Amino acid sequence: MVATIKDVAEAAGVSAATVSRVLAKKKGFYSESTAHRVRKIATSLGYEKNTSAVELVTQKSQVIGVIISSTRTNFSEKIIDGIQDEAIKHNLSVIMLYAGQNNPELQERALRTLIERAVKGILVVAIQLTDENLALLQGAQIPYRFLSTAYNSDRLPSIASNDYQIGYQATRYLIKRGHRKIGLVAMDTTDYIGQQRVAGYQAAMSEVKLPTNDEWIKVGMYTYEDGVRAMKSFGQQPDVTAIIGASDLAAIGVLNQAVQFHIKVPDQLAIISIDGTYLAEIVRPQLTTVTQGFYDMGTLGTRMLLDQENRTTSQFTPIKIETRQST
Amino acid sequence: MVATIKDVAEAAGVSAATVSRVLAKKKGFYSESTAHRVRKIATSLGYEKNTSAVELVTQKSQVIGVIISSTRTNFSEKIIDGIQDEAIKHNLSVIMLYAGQNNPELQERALRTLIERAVKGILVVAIQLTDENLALLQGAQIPYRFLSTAYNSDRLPSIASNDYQIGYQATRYLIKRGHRKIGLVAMDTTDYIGQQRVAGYQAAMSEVKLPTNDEWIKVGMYTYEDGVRAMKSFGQQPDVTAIIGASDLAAIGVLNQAVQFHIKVPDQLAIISIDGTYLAEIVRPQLTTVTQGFYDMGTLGTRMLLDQENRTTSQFTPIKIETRQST
DNA sequence: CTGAAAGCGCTTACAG
DNA sequence: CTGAAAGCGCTTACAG
Repeated sequence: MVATIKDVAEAAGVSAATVSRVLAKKKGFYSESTAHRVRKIATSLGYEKNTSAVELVTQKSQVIGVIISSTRTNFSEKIIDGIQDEAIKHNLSVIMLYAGQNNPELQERALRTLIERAVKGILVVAIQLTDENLALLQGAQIPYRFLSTAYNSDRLPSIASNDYQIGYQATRYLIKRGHRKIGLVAMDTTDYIGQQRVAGYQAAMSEVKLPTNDEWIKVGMYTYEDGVRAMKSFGQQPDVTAIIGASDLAAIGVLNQAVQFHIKVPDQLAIISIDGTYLAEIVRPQLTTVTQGFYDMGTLGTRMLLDQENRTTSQFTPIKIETRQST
Repeated sequence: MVATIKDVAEAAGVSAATVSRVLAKKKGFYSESTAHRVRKIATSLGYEKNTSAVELVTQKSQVIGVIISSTRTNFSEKIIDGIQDEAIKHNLSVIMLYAGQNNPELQERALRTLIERAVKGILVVAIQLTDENLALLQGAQIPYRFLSTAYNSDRLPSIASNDYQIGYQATRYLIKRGHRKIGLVAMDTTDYIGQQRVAGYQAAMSEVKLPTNDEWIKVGMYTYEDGVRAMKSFGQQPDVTAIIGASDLAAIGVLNQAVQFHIKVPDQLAIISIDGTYLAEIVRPQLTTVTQGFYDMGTLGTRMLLDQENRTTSQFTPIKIETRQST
């Protein structure tokens, strides 16, 4: 049997209340000599607090829950780093649950696990919840926030990049470098993120009166394979002279297939990718990227979760373009 | 206020005991009509079970804890996928905690969080615990297992690759292809894994009477930068004709620096890397790898955690060499 | 500075 | 098929 507060109390010749106070470091409730004795005995008995009991009686927990997907792209890492660093500052534990990709059962399971534990807050990272699961989350009396998943609604608090700007800036960048026929690859246009990026792209093109062509937009799910497939579909003599990849991995897929076609990057084809993870730096040529502030999404999201005030306001983290060798 | 079992009981005109039984699906304790009514009311009240209370009274939890490090390499993903898939089969939740790299405080914090929650089992992924923290883990009455971290002790249950064999097989592979001067890069020889791989390397060399040279072994921490640094130190005219990278990232560092030096891979320099993650396939040339069974470590580790029997026996997951373009 | 007592929300023998 | 009651391990007003 594991030692309880009662065992410690008995061994120390004090009440359970006193043990509880000493171990919780409530000040002014006991003499230092009592405290010392209690601590020593607790250690020797191998006492470990029972968090279930504490949470039950205090009606709150020092835990924030993070729901992530098994990464089809690789940026979640940075977001998680940010969450972890910020959580530690506030003395919170982080528990992470996987929810797969578009898997309503897994989403619900992860949500319920967190709700049943009455965590302090829930961060949903790069996942689009189904309507039922969204309702479940909203119905729980728990603060929540979406990271890197902008819904088309101002009522859902999120921290993400401005995807319209991502599409716009990437396109502007290429236009300024002389490109007039620009492809857009592996974006999922069924979700808000993809739609916004396409809108930004089109705005940048039409702003300077450049025509666009549906053939230049190859949809996908942000994956490496989508990038390869898109480039194959552009063919050995692509109509476009520059391509925007929806993720670093997608852009690498484009790059590799282009090389396969003996197309020179960046001379014959420029590539810019969206995300700016370390992958962009380890491939050759290194990829020019629209870099997102993933780490900041993590820290900011965590901070706002704890902030009773502006709980509903959404926020964008800044993006920046990093020029490397692919443009 | 969140609805409790009592609220549901009252609204349904039954006792809390009955509500509890219905919601926990205990069979044979109630009529279907009662059950139906209870369920409907529970839903309409937005009742959610309080896991703290359940765990407190049942003295057990349906959760396994996973301690991981902020990845300096990228293989943990696959291990986690395996853990998740297996856990779901057993209807368990997984909570993951980050413990940084060689950070005793974070290790302890993660361990305590899990121990205080009395989780069903603890998996420690690719982390070398300090002696104190190891004692803490062993002192708790909780099954545990190390994944991808072999300690030099048969008393610690682990699931990992046979690192001696990794070193040996990688070296044999290169020797068979005619290489006689073989480098070993970015291995951390202060830990057991690195030591075993070096031992395997040396065994393979001396088995065929090949001399070795301390200059051929460049230690490191498995990182991309270690790979770059090692290759720089080999120089533009490396003494070796083949290099074994301690991780995919390290090997990519070697590769990129070699290309920088205008060294042709694989013609002038062969590279084989250890891990075999997707990174090996997205760089050009693609890397030949000693591929580890990370996913299986996850599933097997989870299964063994739950298995009351052979809890102390350690196990190796198979490795295989995948030939690609870098050799 | 210290303790007795109530109570957090649930489960489960026990008695019917 | 159903309920009253005890109890899981802790915290915290309340009383001294």
